[in-house]
Formats: sequence, C-alpha cells, structure tokens
Amino acid sequence: MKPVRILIVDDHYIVVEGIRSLLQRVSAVEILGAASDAESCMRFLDRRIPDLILLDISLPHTSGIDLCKAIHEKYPRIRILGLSTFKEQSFVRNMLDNGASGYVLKNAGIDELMIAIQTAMKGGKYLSDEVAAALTDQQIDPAAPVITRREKEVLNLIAEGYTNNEIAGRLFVSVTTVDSHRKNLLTKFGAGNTAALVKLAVKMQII
Amino acid sequence: MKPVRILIVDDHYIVVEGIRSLLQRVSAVEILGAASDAESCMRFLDRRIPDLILLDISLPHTSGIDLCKAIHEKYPRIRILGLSTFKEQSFVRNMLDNGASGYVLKNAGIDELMIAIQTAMKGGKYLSDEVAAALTDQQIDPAAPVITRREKEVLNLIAEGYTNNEIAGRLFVSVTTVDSHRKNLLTKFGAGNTAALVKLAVKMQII
DNA sequence: CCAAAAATCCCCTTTTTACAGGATTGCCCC
DNA sequence: GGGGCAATCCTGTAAAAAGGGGATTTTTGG
Repeated sequence: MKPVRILIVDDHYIVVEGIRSLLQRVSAVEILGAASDAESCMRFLDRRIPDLILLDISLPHTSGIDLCKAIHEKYPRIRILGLSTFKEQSFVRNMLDNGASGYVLKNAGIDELMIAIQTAMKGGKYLSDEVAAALTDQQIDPAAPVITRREKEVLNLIAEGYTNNEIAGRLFVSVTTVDSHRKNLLTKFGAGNTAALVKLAVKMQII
Repeated sequence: MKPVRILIVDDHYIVVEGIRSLLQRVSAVEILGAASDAESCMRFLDRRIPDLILLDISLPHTSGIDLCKAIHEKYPRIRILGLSTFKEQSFVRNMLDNGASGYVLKNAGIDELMIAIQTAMKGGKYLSDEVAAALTDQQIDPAAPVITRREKEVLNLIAEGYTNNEIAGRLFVSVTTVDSHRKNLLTKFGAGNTAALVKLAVKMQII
C-alpha cells in the first residue's frame, strides 16, 4: 500500500514540527512539506498534489476556513483535515461545510491522528470525541440560553444602541413586538436589565 | 556546562511533541517531562525540580497565568517561559507580572526558543519581537477611551446590571454622582445608551 | 394535519435613563 | 499657586425600559 502523502498547513512552527515528528515514525504516511499560510499552500499545490492536507483553522491573512473552501473547489480530490485548539462548534461546522473530511484537536495523539487520516482517506469523516460532543451538545456555553432568530436580531440591534422604537422601525414591526422580544431576552438570560443582558451576550460570544 | 532541565506544560500533545523534537537535538537542554494541566504540573514539581518551565497560557481548568503565579510563589527559582499562539498584551503583561521570564510564540523556531531559554536562565527576560511590539503599542484598541478609576468601577457595576440607585448605595455616594459618571462614560465611549456602552466596553476588554 | 413554538400585537404603571444645564471640593503636577 | 482633572453633588424634563398582564397569527416540525 502506498503511503498517504500529506501537506501540513500551520503557521506555528512548533506544531508543524510536532506533527512531523509524530508522523515520521509511521510508514503509512509521507510528509510532502509544510506551508505557513494560504498563499504558500496554494503555491505548493501548483507543483505537488498531496493526498491529504492537515489544515490549521487559525492562519494569518486568510483563515483556514476560507483556504479550505478554496482548496476544495480547485482540488476536490484532496482530503482535508481541520486542525486546531478550538472546539468551537461554528468553526467545525464551517470546515465541514467547506469540504473538510474531519476535524482533529491539537491535543490528539498519534493514534487518533492516524485514525483520522485513514478515515478521511476512505472517504469518511472523522471528528475528535470532544468536537463531536460539542457539535451535538449544541450550546458552547452551557449557560447560554436558546434564543430564536428574531430575538438574536433584536439583541444585536439593542447592543448597537438602538432603542425599541428604532428597532421597530428597522424591522418593520410594532414597538410592542420589539418590547416583547426584549422582555423574553431578559428572561432567557436571567438579566435584570439591558446592561446585564448585553454583557452576558457579548461574553457568551452571541454578539 | 550542565544542560538546562526543562518541563513542558501544554495540553496540546502535538505542541509538546514539537518542542520535544526540536529540543531533543540540542545538547544544552534536557527535557524532564511534560504535563498537560496545572495539577499534573504541580505533582511533577513535588518530585523533580526543573530549571525552566515552558508554560502554555491556555490550559484546561486553571489558566497558565494562575499556574505561573502558583509556581513562582512556591518555587521562585524556576524560570518560566510563557508559550502561546496569542500575542495579546494583557496575557503577556499578566505572565510577566506573575513571575515569567519571557514569552515565546508558538511559531518560534528552534533558534528563537534557545535564545529565549538562555536569556531566561541568565536572569533576563525574553519577548518575541511581535510580542514586544504589541506591548509597546500600549492600547490594544486605539479607540478605547481613557477612563478614570471611579468610572471603571461604575462601568463594571452597570454591566453587572445594577441601577444608578443601587450603585450609589454600594459606593456610598449620591445617585447624581453615579449619574454623572455614567454620562461621562457615555460621552467618552461615544455611546448613545447603556447597551451600546456595555457592548463596547466588553469588546474592548475593559470589562 | 395538528400542536408547539415563534412572531406579532396591545394596555397600563413604575422605575430608570438620557439630556441639558450647572457647581463645589480636593488633589497633583508644572 | 494656579490650571486641570477627578470626584462629588444639584435641578428639572423627556424618553426609554422594566414589570405584569394578555391575545392573535404565522411558522414549523413531527
């Protein structure tokens, strides 16, 4: 069986070295090289096509998510494994939506990494346990309440400093409607007033 | 010359492997081991004392900053080098304030890492160029206004959801005083109302 | 198709903020 | 020793938001 040829894309030298040293011992894979940003990655691909790319989500300039999309469009046959320290749901979602074959956390060991690579090469999708848990768990912050689309819209406008009146104008609804949403938000967040509501919402990433 | 004995504290396996593989080739250092969180780090220190600890700032449970403080208090002779992907000023400041001898980004190469280690062992402080630049830049957000101690106090209480009345009670001042501070805050932040004020303040790290 | 959830609307009262003006004290630095 | 700033206090009006009730209509998911 031919080894899986891999390109590493990560701007953290130490991480690249870590992966390299881990995978070096495994005969089933061959490291073709490493790129530190989107541009050098694309330039690399002009010359050599790996079977799989280990792609960090947080890159300078272009984000890993955008790069993932670009690679997937131009080279649909290359498998892409997301790689990061974050288990944020939104990133995972974005990566998967943009053609990634999985998502591995940087605290993964060699075993997990190999399973992820093999799963991806077979056409499957691999997610680290914690990542999968975060995905099904829905909420990142367990304290974060479930709010509706409309409520989120209103919440954003409130945080922007608009009054109920102005929000009503923007959303083409009555002031009382906006007021209802606002009251629901206060209840859902357990906030006593707008200030506390906004603070919680910002802290919980929602805004 | 005796090699510098090093403990690595990082919850990302890949990063640990990366550092290990980088430093393995250098005879001037000896890796004693690695810990993945604050607890196992402290347990390690109960038995063996390294000369220097490479400490990730983002750890599970206890943050690297708190751990840094704890180590420095209990073992003041151990040098500590902060390690992270973030160049945020506040973290750097916190690390240095808590006894760290420097701060290295994870995209550092072997050369930089060795210089940092040697500088730290000689009693100096090493900062990555980017980190130093961020530090001298002073303001993270140039738009962040200068607010007084009292204003900050009031701002925090506002964000906690206290009304002017309640704040006045807590600070043992009149309601009108609190109202003045609030008005000044609104002006300084260029916010039209409390909601916008709180959002800006949270986003600008002030809260 | 039907029930639950979401979105919409309404009334009324009280409390809190926003806005527009000041004014006074104390303290630090040049 | 005087200017500047921070912190304190004031009066008054107008505008929002909070609190506590409902009620109706769309959506949407099973």
